[in-house]
Amino acid sequence: MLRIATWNVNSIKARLPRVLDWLADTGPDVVLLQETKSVEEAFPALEIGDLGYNHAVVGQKSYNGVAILSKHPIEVEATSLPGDEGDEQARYIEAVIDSGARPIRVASIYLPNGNPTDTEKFPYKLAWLDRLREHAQALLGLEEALVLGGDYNVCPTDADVYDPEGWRDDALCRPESRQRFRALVYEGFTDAFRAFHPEPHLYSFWDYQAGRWQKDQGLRIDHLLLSPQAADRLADSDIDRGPRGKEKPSDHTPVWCDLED
DNA sequence: ATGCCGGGCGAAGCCCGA
Repeated sequence: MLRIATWNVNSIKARLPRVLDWLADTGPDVVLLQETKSVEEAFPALEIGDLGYNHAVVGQKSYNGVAILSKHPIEVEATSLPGDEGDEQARYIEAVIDSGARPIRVASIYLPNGNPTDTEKFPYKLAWLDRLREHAQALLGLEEALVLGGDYNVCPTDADVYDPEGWRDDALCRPESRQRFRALVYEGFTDAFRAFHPEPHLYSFWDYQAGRWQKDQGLRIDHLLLSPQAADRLADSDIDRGPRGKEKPSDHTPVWCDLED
């Protein structure tokens, strides 16, 4: 079995004890990290290596940042999302994991938030979603096992947010965002978590403010999208709420899926 | 209506996130 997890850690430096504990306790084979907020030189490679993980990083000072951790060798295939040479934000890394007989392609994705929606941030998000769909379409053409995982900053339906009315005009819930996410999924992906959990109001993010975690008022915005070749191997998937309840947590918690070998 | 909380940066208070 191959376990692949995605986790927006909100700073790898601030979260390092939580991340190391979680890796040691749960031991996923591949981890897709977002919002590392660290340049590559400052990435805690030694501590993570001591737990048996290789790593590949796309870093940026202060903001964004994505990484892939893997117990198996990592062959980096892309360090930015194709389609906009001028986009210098560290939001995408793609690699092939050599996990024995059947390699798997993964990407760690940190999609732009898009708020406030009356600024250039919103069209940037929508364009990024369009670029992701274009690239994903090309990747599907490879007919490989592929997992596009990360913080999509898209809450796909009203069942994925505690207060749909209150969030109606937010960039995470706006119809323009949801339409593009649907178009991406409809290219042929499986939402791994939803394949096992049809029930509403299960979340991967809870705001630090206003006691959202204590009241379980969150959003499901972290997703693992599987190509048909990966979905054929899908054995299980869930949200691991454990890290969100610990000391000094990230505001996101890990989402994982298990693929048969 | 805005801030709530929390991280980065850098050494106070602003920017940013979702």
